[in-house]
Amino acid sequence: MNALFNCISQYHPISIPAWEVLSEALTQVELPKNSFLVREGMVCNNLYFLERGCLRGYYNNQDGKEVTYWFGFENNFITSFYSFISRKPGIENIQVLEDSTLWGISFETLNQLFDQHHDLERLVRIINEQYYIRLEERLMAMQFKTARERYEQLLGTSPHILQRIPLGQIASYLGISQETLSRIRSQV
Amino acid sequence: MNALFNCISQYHPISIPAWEVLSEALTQVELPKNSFLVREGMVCNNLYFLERGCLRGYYNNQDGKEVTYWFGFENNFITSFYSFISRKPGIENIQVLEDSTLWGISFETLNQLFDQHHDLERLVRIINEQYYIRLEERLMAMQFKTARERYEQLLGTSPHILQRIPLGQIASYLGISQETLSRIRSQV
DNA sequence: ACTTTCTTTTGACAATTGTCAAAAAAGGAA
DNA sequence: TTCCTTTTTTGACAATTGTCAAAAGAAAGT
Repeated sequence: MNALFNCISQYHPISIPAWEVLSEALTQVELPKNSFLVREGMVCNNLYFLERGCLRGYYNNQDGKEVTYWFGFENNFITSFYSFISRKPGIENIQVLEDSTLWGISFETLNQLFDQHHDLERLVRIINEQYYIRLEERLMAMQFKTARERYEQLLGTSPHILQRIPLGQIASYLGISQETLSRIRSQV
Repeated sequence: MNALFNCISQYHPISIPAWEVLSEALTQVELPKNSFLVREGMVCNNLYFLERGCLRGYYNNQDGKEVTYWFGFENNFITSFYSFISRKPGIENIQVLEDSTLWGISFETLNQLFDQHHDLERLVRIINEQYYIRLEERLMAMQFKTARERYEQLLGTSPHILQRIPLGQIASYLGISQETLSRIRSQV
């Protein structure tokens, strides 16, 4: 739980009482490789903090292909965002790529904590904003950069991804075919 | 200001006192077509609500080309998000595409209001979340749909954009060249 | 070591999209 | 209207990326 505390503190330090109620509300979840945290069609009721391991979010498109649109690593917050926020079933699957340790809190509990501790709601607002900025950067790359540029950007910002994730999933994440990524990689 | 009140209420109804301090804190801004709300290199200190008119956010890429990455219409919240949140200069320009009426609030004032009215911070958290979901949808379209599919999706969700915005800017927004968009359009 | 399975690479070819240049069309100003 | 400017369309061609199929390589299990 230290990792979470440290992570939170980088976004917005919270009061000790707020941290106490939060840490009491968290449930530890251990999941083995290849299991699923979230399945399409269900409402995702929990927000998670990933302490150890790695995950990916993907969905199945019309052609029956898996489309990976994010990876989660240590110290990332994880949820099926659309479903968690809208309280509706989502199309997203969250798969465990390495044995993982997470800390979870339910939507209801989190919102109760927001009522009690303004602090916590501020923390979440700030975290949301930072994640929004990251998403914006990804969108800009997707909109105006070539496959090669997107790959090189990934190399620069998140080289660890390339060590830990199969090529096909990275290609999908970059919005290109596995073959194209393989060719780009051989030409660098 | 009614438009803002109605818009807010759809996200999260706030208390009357909260609305009162908020509406007192807002400054009306009128801008003519082709003027700029934000210029690259500056820190964007304000969050705006667009009551009337339309705007676009764009930046100049390495090749010196304008890259449009969003449009704002009536009842949208507008800011140079990265700059507003991080308090750093951004690369974004926000240009007025039609004579516009906006209501603005500064970063400092907004944060003071957050301290006084938990309600307002919740409202902003919720709005942020909804905007996050929209961005996620755009990213998914950009990642896995063809130019034609993205255009047709835009036709379905925001046909008004096509009436009000020059083709070149729409093409840039969709991440394709103007010529390609023109050809797609002639084939539908 | 030997299968078996999964992942990555390679080749051949097709489809999509971009670029450059010019023409056509539309919109504004005098 | 006429002129001028901006926007949109079209053509020809090139570059990028995708698809399908097969081979090569790596990892996991027995």
